Amino acid sequence: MSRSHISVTDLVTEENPACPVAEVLDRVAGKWAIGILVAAAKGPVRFTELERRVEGISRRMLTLNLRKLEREGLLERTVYPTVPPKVEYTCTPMAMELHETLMTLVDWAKRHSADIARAQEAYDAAQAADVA
Amino acid sequence: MSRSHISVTDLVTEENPACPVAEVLDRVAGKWAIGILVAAAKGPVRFTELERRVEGISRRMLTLNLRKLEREGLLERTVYPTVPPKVEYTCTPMAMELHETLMTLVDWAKRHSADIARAQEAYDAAQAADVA
DNA sequence: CCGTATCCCATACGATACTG
DNA sequence: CAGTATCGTATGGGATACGG
Repeated sequence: MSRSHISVTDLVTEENPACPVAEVLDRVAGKWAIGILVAAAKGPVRFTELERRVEGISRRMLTLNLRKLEREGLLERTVYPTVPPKVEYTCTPMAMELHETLMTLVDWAKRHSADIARAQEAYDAAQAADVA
Repeated sequence: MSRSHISVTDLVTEENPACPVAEVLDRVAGKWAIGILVAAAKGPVRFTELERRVEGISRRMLTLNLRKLEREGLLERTVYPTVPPKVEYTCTPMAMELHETLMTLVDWAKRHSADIARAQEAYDAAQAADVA
């Protein structure tokens, strides 16, 4: 995430060369961001509940990603000073704007996961044939 | 990309526990994939042209990502055995289905990049205040 | 023109253990 | 409950040089 390079969107923003849109996309494009955002879209969610919903994520990675998303203004973190502590995460309106797009992405992945698996097999088979 | 964990979509596919949708999303979610796909959506593109359009990408990373996307069945690679060699990359129909969603994502990033920058500043300022 | 090969660093990530 | 700390590995990615 160094500031020294721009990646995606100079394609789209040719009038503004230093536009940081690429960085923004890089964030959403992390391994866990989409899962967390989708899991938090239905309403306030507690830390442990997120840990359950985003399957496979470690406690550490969940924390790091939550902090990052909060810093970007995509999640709001609310601490209730009770014992035991209670912390809730909520999508901001900005993040909610993204929700439909994210779901479309997930839906596309679902529809094509079999195609992709077949494509990979075919590709690998072709490679193996070239070696021989 | 180990096969041992599932991440995103158990949220969505609770009837199919071993669904590899998460992996698929992980691919699209890489640092360069979106940029490459968008750049290739307008028609057949040559290697060098991609190198120019996806600003900041190294030759190595472009090659690796092109191979990955080809293997997944998102790009088709056509070699013309001329001298000098000519290679064209084209989005498959499956990838084209994704194009609108990708553009929506890019558009969202453009609309909110300033908001995000401000959110980050505010967050950092709050952190600094907590230390003091 | 379209790559590959090598080296090396930064960071993402997981596992485990500890705490207010 | 909701984290933090520390450690170790794996992968991503840049720089450079070379090749068909």
